[in-house]
Amino acid sequence: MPKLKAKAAVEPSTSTRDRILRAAKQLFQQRGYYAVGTAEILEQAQAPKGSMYHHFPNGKEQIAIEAIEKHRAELIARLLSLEADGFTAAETLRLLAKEMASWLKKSNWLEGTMLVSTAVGSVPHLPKLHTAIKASFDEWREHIGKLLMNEGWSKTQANSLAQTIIAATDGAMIIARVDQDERIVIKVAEDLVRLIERPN
Amino acid sequence: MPKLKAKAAVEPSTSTRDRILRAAKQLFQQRGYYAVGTAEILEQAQAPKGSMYHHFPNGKEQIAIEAIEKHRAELIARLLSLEADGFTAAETLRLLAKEMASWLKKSNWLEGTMLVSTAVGSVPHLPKLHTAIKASFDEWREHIGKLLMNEGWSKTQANSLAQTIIAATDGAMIIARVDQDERIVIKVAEDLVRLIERPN
Amino acid sequence: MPKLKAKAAVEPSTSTRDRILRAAKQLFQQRGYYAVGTAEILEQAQAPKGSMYHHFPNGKEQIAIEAIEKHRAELIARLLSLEADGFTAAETLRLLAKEMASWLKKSNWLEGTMLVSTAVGSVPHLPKLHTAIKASFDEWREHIGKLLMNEGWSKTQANSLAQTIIAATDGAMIIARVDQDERIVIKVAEDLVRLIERPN
Amino acid sequence: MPKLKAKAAVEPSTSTRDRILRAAKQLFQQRGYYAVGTAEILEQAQAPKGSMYHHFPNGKEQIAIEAIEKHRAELIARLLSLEADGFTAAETLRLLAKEMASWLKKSNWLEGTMLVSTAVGSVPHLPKLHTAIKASFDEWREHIGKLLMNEGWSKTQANSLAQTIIAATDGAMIIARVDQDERIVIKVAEDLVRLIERPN
DNA sequence: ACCTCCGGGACCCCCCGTTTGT
DNA sequence: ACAAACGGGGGGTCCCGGAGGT
Repeated sequence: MPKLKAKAAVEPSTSTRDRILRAAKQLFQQRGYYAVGTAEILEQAQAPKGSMYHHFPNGKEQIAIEAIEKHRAELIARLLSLEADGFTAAETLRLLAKEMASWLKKSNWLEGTMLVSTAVGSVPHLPKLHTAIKASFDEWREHIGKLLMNEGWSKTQANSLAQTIIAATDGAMIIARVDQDERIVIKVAEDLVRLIERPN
Repeated sequence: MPKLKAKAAVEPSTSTRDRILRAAKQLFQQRGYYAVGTAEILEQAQAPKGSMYHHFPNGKEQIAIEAIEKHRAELIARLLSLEADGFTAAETLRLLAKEMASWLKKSNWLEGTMLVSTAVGSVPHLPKLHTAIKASFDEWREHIGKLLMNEGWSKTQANSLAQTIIAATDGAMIIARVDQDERIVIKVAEDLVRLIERPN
Repeated sequence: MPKLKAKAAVEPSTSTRDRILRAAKQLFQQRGYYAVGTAEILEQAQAPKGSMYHHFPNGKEQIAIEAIEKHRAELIARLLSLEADGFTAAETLRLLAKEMASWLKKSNWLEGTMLVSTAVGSVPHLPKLHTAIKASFDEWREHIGKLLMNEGWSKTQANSLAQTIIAATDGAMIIARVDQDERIVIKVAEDLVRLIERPN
Repeated sequence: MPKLKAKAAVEPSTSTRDRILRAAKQLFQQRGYYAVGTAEILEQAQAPKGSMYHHFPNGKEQIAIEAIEKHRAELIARLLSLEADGFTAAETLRLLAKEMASWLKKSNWLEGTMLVSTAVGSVPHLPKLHTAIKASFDEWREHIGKLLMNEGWSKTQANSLAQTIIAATDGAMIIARVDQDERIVIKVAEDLVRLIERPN
């Protein structure tokens, strides 16, 4: 199996714990839970082997769980920031799609989506990791749903649309990566915008 | 790591080669490429260890590629059969969503979607497997696109909508599995049906 | 490997150093030197990880050595107390065998004998620990030998008999534990009593 | 921890499986179950790691179990051979003691007794290994008991004496190793011979 | 053509006993 | 008195091949 070794380790100017988490987040996002080994995480984090179980006594699964939590926090922070700036749901969707598309391309199609990558292969076999993934999806959906309710959709409609948006976005990211065509993400987002243009 | 061993091996009344492929398809679909080992495939296939490299000289990756090809053939056959029965795109979408939802639940949330499961972790690191996955996604999209063109959508619109449908459906399958709620697949399909109700 | 975790930690009302020693003594006695880790000792002692090297700069081996010294002191104190009470060699042997047998059973066959447990695997590779074990065996033998000399045996005979008594007792403890039958210890003691019934 | 690496690997003129077993028997006998690693066994056996789990799918514990079984078979064969040659119990005891003593010394006090070494630390935590050890002790005792019954002892007496002989012999081996004095084994055997001189 | 036996190492995640800094 | 960090194995499993039989 070719390794596509990441030459550039994460920047060392942070705590060991944080470097491990950042390296893990990137690698899990790129290749999923099982395709990434702890040795690779530690190498990328420039962290010695033994200090991993100091910071993460429950091992690889705990690292994945905390990496997901970190991802969730960053995602929500981004959404809140856009909300504070007054972006509508459609504008938010368009902007995020554009960002994700360009980031996907820039990474040379190495990057994936954290939740999907970790969910495949670990759900439902690793219950604690499963729970963390579910919690992230849930909070994401709730936030998008709230946005839609603010724009006049009923709670039921908003939730369903939020679900669809998230599902389609994640799916689009997967396919864009497979096709190595970032425009897919943007086109899917356009179709989704049509779905939420006006409350019916 | 808990093993969730599949008790029922695939039925032995077929050729060794076929049993291996069937076992591989099921396991890869459930847990992805890296989380499944060759030993497990062979055990489930009731196949002797050494005979794997007789049938699949290129090893695990070749098995995955042929399993994907098998999956693609089955999917297209199903779509063609529905088309022959005169189903519209919306009807096809509704029916498949219902089937997938019930099948997801019946498997106790063990099953996933073949292409997504194998894509995560193997794209783009395993080029031949990547190519097979891409080909499957492409043919799927082409078929749905054709269906939509037949109902009056322009080629551009049809392709974009087909892409969105596939993306959203795959995403919905992932989230439904994570949430262990099969209705998600159906609700997403309903939203998608609204998108393709009438050519604009 | 099953862990057989000891639920009841040693009582915390003593100094950290002492708690570590008591926990170590129990664990080494149960499972030997190599099967017990420092982490387990510290957990059982409710002692923080880092403070171990404060009290025992030479690490695990030093802990074992001091635990053996503690064991030796307790054994000799017990023998002296019985001697002060006027017990004959035979009576001492019978009493100790009965005590050890019942204690073995009460521990659910977890307990072993300190010297044997630590000797296996550490002799002769760890010279300092080896020396401590040897000193304990020697003092034990000397005490029993003195008892026999007081009852009329020659020095040579007394030493040989003491050696045999200790050997047979330790061996009996091992086998009783393997067979989970505490009567073995008592039956062996009875045979030994026949050996020392009267000086010939 | 000093390693006392055995330079001379076991002779390579046998099957891999057998070489692993022979190396394991020697190492477990010398240092016990937990102090010996699989890597060390394989190095001594000149066997690659992967072939170990071909022959011993249950790993280290299975190797230990089979090594014990091998030891048991050799011991019984030796006893049967002596019996066939018409040795009495006392003669057998004396001869074996002398052999064990000289072998202990010749090994530079590295060798121990297989059953005791493996029992410490593994009993009762590893039930399958425990069972194998128990079976070996049992068969040994039965054989010695039968010998004594043939010489006129009652079944009860013979069993108890056999138990004592085995216990004292094993104990003597431990102490002789600790004291690095092979005469202990012989002196203990002499005391035991006094016990079985004539049926009472 | 099809399969079995037996490796062959690299690598898996985990935990070891220890040292450093505070 | 102790938290943090440290590397080096711990046992076990990975995917893959070669030799030989039928």
